[in-house]
Amino acid sequence: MEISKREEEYLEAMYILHKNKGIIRVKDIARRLKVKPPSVVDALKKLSEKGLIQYEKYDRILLTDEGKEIAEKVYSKHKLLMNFFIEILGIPPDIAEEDACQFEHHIHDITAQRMREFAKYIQEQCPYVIKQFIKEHIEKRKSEDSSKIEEVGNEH
Amino acid sequence: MEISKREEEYLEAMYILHKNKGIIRVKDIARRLKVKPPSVVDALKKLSEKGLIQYEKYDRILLTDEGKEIAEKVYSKHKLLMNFFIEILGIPPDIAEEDACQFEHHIHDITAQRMREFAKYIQEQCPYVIKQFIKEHIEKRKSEDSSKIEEVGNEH
DNA sequence: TAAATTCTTTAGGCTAAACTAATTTTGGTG
DNA sequence: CACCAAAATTAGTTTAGCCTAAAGAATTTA
Repeated sequence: MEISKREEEYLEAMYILHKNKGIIRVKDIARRLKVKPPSVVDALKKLSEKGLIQYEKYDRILLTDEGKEIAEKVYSKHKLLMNFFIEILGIPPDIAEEDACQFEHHIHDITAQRMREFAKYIQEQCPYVIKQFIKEHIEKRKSEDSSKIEEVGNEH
Repeated sequence: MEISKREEEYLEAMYILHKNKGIIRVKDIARRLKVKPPSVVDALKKLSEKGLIQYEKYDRILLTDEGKEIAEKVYSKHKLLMNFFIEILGIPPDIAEEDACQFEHHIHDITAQRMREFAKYIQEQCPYVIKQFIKEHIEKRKSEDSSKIEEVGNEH
């Protein structure tokens, strides 16, 4: 069964909503993905047909095990990319977030895994060099910025 | 004027064809992007309307200055990503190529620039650590592999 | 140079993913 | 418990990007 990038995004959004507030609502998915509610409903129907979510109209929305598995895979790539961009490259969190949101759907497992290993390796082998690199490239960075890595944009 | 990711890919393909063989043909664009010729013609018309290429039917195809500028921007990101994936992370060239082809259209300029700086910095500050990381993660890598960074897939 | 082959283009159609406007359902409140 | 506002859904369009089949142009070759 084919699953598009966009469908992955819907699944990820639902996964995060479920994790954050327990309940998944059309309105909230729409806000996250910056689309209108009718577009969400279309997507829900397709995902439901594919067995990735459990959905009856006007009823609560839930990810199936299969849907959850896909969402988790995407989401773990998201977190790893955020970590790499912020802790290794020193990219501002809002930029990192946008890049991560795109890359997570395209990146090969090998590349993702290697980035994870690289971050670990380099931080163990030469933490000072990394620290220095970050320092040289970050003008102003608030102390709580790095907390953004775990956070998942509770929408404003 | 809005320019889509896909349009960027068309421009980049044409730029590379022009660079490699001087002449840009529908058939070759189609092969590069893995689409059929009619799809290419559709794209050419749109790009022409946007002033990014010079195109009259059955006539030669050329990038305009504006089109070339966009293509070069994308292509330079492609090369930088290839370098990063291969030389820093030790990703196999064929995988690196696929990831680069996706990322090049999404990555922020800041992130791209930072990756470039990071690669330079780390290779100067602790080349041995990088070498060691690569060594530990590469099983079999043919000696000519790294030449792939400059090459641009003269299609098989 | 005429025929054959290859390349390009047109015509017509399909799908994914989005939108607006209008309708239906739900859930909270007086 | 009836009403109302908010949320969800349906219906009907639009657009980008792709396709196949068929026609038209250009190039190669006998």
